Amino acid sequence: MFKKVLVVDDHNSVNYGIVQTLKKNTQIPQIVFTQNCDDAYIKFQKASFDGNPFDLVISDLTFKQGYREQNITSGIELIKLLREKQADIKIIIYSVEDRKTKVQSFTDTYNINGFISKGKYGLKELLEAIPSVWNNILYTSKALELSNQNNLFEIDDIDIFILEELSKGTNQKEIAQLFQHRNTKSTSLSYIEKKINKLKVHFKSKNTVHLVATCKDLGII
Amino acid sequence: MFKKVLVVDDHNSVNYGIVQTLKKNTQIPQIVFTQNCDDAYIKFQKASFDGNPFDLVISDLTFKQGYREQNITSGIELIKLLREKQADIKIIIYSVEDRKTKVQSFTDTYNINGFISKGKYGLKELLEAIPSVWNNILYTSKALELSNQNNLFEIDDIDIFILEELSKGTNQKEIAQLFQHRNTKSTSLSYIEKKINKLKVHFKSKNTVHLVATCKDLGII
DNA sequence: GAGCACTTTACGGGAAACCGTACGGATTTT
DNA sequence: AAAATCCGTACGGTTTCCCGTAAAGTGCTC
Repeated sequence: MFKKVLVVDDHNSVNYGIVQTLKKNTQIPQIVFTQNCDDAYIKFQKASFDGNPFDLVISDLTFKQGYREQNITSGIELIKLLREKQADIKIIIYSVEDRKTKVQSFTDTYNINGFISKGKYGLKELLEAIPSVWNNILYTSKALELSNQNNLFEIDDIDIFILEELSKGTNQKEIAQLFQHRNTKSTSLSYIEKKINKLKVHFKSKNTVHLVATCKDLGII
Repeated sequence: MFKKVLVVDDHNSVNYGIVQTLKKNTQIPQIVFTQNCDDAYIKFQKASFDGNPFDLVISDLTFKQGYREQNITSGIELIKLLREKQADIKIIIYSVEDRKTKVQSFTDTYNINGFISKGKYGLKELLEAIPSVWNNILYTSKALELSNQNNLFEIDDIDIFILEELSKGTNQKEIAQLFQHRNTKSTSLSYIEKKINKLKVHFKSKNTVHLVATCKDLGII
């Protein structure tokens, strides 16, 4: 079984959740985690240099820019680098991404060994993924199997902005006004409503409170 | 200045925030953090044993029960132990507690060196507290100075339950019904409304979304 | 430029949240 | 014992949210 795993996710509660799940449910003796790609790469390099390399990496795809400028800003860049340096390392992506085609393209292009969609069953699936990946069997989230092909939903900057404003207590009317002052293309209340509604459908939220709580858990805001 | 600090908080984003703030804004060379009191005590003991003890501890007061049973379940117990073992260690409490009398009693009884109320300016105040504590001057949050004596507000189990239900998307009417099925004393919709309203006043929230987001940030849920 | 698909805006009705007030019962104060 | 306070409940009015429908605007094809 795996001996040394590196967990990379900038959202700490996610990171924590993964590490605790691994500690509790697997025998992997060395679990290292970090919040940014640069540090992940440094830890990876050092481990190789010391003759005790990682044999598994679990990483998110998107990372919010933190206090310091980072050289490696996305999970994809990190994964590319790791593959170059150590071709046989196993890589599991743990991300909110759930568009079948995108995931397909990732796993094909970068030779990913597992792809898990963050969410309610993410940690449960992670535990299923580990032995599968160990046995060289590609693991992909059940959530992906279910999602239909033409689910082209993508969370854009406007969605993030709206979610952040909501979490600050701004109401829909006020958000619309914010957009008007900023000369955004679409500024109507209806538009905001629709955007929020799409997010609620996507995250299977009952209402706005639930939506914002979910997005906080997922590390989107 | 301090050479070695231990940060203890079970909520990871809080933990992360403190560590990053210290790294960025202070010269403290060794920053260690942990999510539970038992581990904190082990780390503390080991550091003493190795002849490289901590000279500052920053800790929360309340810890949620995690996967494993913990021997030390509250910050107060931890602090008592630390004081016994190493009388001169500096201790800063970083908590949501903001009742003047409670804080007074803590600082007096356990010889606390700093008390910071979590919230908007918590990290800013932490940076002010460090040099103050280093110079043996008790630091207490500005927030505490302002809060009136008769602020007897305490977050109880019912508050936590309501907040957790809200974050799961349960609406006020449904929460009232949950209470009715559970034979709780107070089960009316009005009661739920009033509870939520008190929480909103206390956390200075504009609406329920804001309240839940704030409580998630503070690690209450 | 007619037809079509998609996006944005407008509107209206019902549900939930929000907010003030009020009333009865229990407890505390005087 | 009367008065004051606190607590749970009830209720009504306003605002915001929620959701469906429809109209106007935009871009594309033929």
